[in-house]
Amino acid sequence: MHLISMNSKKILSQYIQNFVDLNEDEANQFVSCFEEIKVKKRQFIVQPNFIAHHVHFVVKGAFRSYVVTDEGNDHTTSFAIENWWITDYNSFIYQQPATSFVIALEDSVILRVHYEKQKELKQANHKFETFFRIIAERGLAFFQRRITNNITLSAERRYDQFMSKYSHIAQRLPQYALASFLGMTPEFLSKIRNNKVQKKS
Amino acid sequence: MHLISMNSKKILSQYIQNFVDLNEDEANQFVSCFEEIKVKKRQFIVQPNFIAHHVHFVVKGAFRSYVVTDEGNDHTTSFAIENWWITDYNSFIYQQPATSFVIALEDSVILRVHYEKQKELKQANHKFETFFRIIAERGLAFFQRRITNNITLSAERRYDQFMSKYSHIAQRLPQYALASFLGMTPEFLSKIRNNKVQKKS
DNA sequence: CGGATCGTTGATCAACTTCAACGGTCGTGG
DNA sequence: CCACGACCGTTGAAGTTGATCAACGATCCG
Repeated sequence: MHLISMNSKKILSQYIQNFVDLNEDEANQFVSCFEEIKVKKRQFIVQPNFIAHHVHFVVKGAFRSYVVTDEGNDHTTSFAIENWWITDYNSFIYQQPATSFVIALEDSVILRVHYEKQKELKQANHKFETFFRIIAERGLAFFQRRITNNITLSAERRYDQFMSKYSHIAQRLPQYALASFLGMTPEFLSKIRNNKVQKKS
Repeated sequence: MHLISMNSKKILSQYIQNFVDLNEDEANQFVSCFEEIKVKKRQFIVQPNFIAHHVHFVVKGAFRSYVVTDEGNDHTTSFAIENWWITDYNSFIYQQPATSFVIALEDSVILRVHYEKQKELKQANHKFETFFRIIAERGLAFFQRRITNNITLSAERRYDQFMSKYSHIAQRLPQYALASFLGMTPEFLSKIRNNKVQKKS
């Protein structure tokens, strides 16, 4: 079976070795539980009312996770680019229907692991369990920072903060996606940017 | 050594058994790594610029975690009551200086585990690792929901949502704490509540 | 070439904040 | 045990921030 290209295999192996120390057999076992999927721009990998059966590791490309309210407004909850994980965690962890979309912003390549496979991995080897624990903890810390920023800062300062940390990501995003991540309308984001240009000159 | 009262021991044991199946020795080993602390109302258990060395499990009482901006506004990031965990995760996980306060809202009793002790526990037994992984994952899902709510809902609907899920917590909170959790001023929260009373009659 | 999608701009409007003043309550020291 | 001050919630008026709506131009892709 060749579910995974050599390149993807290498990338995921290297990634996990940042967190736990695996021998070759272990690394192979870990990677073999993943499937490689090519995803076209605008294609969904998670949709509301369907259970998120997988966690997705981005080998190449970019994704956006968002929810749509009753009024039809969409709101970005997170992004993922190379070496990030993405899914609807609430759906995946509890295996309940998702409430959010996850959509590809570019043609992408992902490695995904099924809920049951991940469960097996966690049970099979203490190190794998450790790895997923670390990923979850880091996600937790990341979201706590995100909440803090969102509550404490004005729209303009949220934008500044994002650009100072993630301008490399911002370059790859359509502006409406960034706006909805930062919790403002595309129009207002446009005005903020315009203001900055004016101030500089 | 009697670091922990029988009551606290029983509560923590029962709690962890919800997630993993421990025999008596394991449960004892787990619990023995915790210290019981009595905390007075208004006392801090985490402070900015100090590293959060512990994760705290609330046996009895209530806590609030918040940050203070340069302008002096304070913003609540989370609460914890009985059977919840609280700390500055960003500080604890990376063992870096904290940016938030965690303060007791009532006279409370907590069980805390030191970073190094927790690390030992995780290494000692696969089940303990699993337990902490589950806690982290649930925290992650919780924060993702919280972000979604905060971005998508108006102030009044955030209040409604909170009350429908956590009115038992709201009863134990000062109103300014709830307001800053929901991302609005105490004055505005007061007006929302007043509006509702008027509508009912 | 033509339509859909995306970002921009300006005018108007709503949501929420800020500021200031007041009354109630709680805890602390005398 | 009372009195005082600090803290908390409330109310109203005025001010800001950011949303909404509508129209236009640019670009991308088929």
